Amino acid sequence: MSVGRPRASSREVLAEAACELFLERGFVSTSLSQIASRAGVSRSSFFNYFDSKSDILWAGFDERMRATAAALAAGRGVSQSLTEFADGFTPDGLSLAIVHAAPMGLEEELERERAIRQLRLARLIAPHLDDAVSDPLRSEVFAAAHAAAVFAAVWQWARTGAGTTSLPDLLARSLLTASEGGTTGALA
Amino acid sequence: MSVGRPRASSREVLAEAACELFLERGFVSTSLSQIASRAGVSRSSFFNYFDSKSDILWAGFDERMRATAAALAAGRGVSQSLTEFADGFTPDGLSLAIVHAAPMGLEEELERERAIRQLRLARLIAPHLDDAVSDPLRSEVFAAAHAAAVFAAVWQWARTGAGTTSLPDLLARSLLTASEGGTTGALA
DNA sequence: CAGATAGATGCACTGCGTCCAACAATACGC
DNA sequence: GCGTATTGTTGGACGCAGTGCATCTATCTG
Repeated sequence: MSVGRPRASSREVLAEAACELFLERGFVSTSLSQIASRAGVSRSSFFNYFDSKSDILWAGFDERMRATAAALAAGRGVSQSLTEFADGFTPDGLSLAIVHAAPMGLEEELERERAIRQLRLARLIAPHLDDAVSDPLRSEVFAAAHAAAVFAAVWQWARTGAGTTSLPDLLARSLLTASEGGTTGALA
Repeated sequence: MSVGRPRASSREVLAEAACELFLERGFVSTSLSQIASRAGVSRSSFFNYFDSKSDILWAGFDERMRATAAALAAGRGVSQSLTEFADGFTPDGLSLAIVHAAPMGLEEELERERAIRQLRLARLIAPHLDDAVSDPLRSEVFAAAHAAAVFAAVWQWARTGAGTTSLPDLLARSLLTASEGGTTGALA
């Protein structure tokens, strides 16, 4: 068995307490002390479970993204790695946050944290595109398109009810757009 | 003339003091008090010039982006508005920060703030793309590509020496990639 | 000179995130 | 059983960003 003192709580409990409070008082008006208190631990212990307040929502997502980074580094292709990203995706605190962003006062917060991760994903993708060496500018643009496709799919998937739609299908559709390009004339 | 007490300092003075300190001690280790102190004003007054620490670097950029938002809202086209964005771009604190990001300890900070603005720009662009209504997912991906093109161009422009290269040219090149698409097969 | 206006300053306050020293609960070897 | 290593918990202190406010100061205008 594991040695040492057992954990007094869990990420799930903390996250649930946090989401309740976000719905009641909004994200910004909810302090870490309140979250920890409702979950039955001290504020100090909160940081044994999450690195920051926003990590409550993104912990699961970040774990999947680390896996995707590993897949890319392992030499599996871009579309393959991104498809794997979507495959086991399960509705968690993040999808709940996306759906109830407004009543939770999460609009800004979600935007910020999404932006960071979307750019990070693009940076992960770029080196694994075909023309990465020949034209860095070009690969940067394409990588951004792919990353945006992933996030757009996740958002749509969350909003249309996490169980109804198939995330892999949505992602396949938006990835197609990303790799196919605007030959039909997307510019206004 | 303008009425009321005249300003004791200016954005330029504050920004210069801040950049000095960033080079000396790094971004995170520099406090607002230190910046204000070196510029000869109080910490409280700092907020009369900038809204936050990171705004020191982005104030000029943000102003241009507001202009771009207005151009888009006014019905000028996407490529037109983005070209205008690049046209009068002048090397300021941001380009200095991009070049000396590492010694300034700005890598993370720049990444974060860029990500936010890149996504914001994409959101501004998306509604003005041709297929915005017919296929929102598609326009979101394209908008992200265009926004990435802008930022990639600005970054490259800053790195290659702000005076040497022409930002409009760089932008034109990367925008071409964004609208042309990956018919040559960008996926690995 | 008497407002009116706009900025400067100091101060208190909240809240995040970090650090640390002391304490508590578990597993394991003996 | 008992000590010990390990792991987690807790409280407290700290620095700093950002906000709010009451007060003071410098300028312009009539």
